[in-house]
Amino acid sequence: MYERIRNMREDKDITQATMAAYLNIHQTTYSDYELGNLNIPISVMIKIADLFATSIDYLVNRTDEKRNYPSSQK
Amino acid sequence: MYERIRNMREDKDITQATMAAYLNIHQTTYSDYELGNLNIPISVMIKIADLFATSIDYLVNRTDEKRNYPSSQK
DNA sequence: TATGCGCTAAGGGAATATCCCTTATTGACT
DNA sequence: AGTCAATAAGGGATATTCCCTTAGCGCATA
Repeated sequence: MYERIRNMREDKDITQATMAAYLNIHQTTYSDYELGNLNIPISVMIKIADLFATSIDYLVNRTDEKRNYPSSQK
Repeated sequence: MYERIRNMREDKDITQATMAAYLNIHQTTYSDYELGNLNIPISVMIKIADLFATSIDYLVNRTDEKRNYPSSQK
């Protein structure tokens, strides 16, 4: 389901367990996120986008542009 | 909480009830979304971003760039 | 001032989804 | 065959969601 998240994670050789630790959740929960079994909360999407330095829009296939937007000022 | 969604909605003179109808949810649910009482699911974020022709990243304050990304090819 | 109308928010509860725990499964390496 | 690492499935207590009803508020117009 979330192919792009999975691909970017694997490209960086990060395991689901490591991702889960970074997100403060269980590995199985993270697995369910990638598989699309559970909705990914916005707060988690933001952390994932930050980690991979890309946009949420890219992660959810709204754009094919991989680069991040300029980050907001605040 | 979701100031930008609220502002863009009001700028276009759209009521919460109209938004809710567009999203196939109840007005009170939509209100809770704007207020931050409920997590906005990704599927809803996508529809809102589509409607306002902006990015999810802008809606969640990850960027100040209001313009949308080029839409994906699929 | 009171009555009505349009819009948004609060309270409450049944239904649903979430998150974690434990356990499978799969693949690779010795 | 056995072990280890990584990911996925099953199941269940708990937390969240979503809607319904209703309240509040501002602004008309009588």
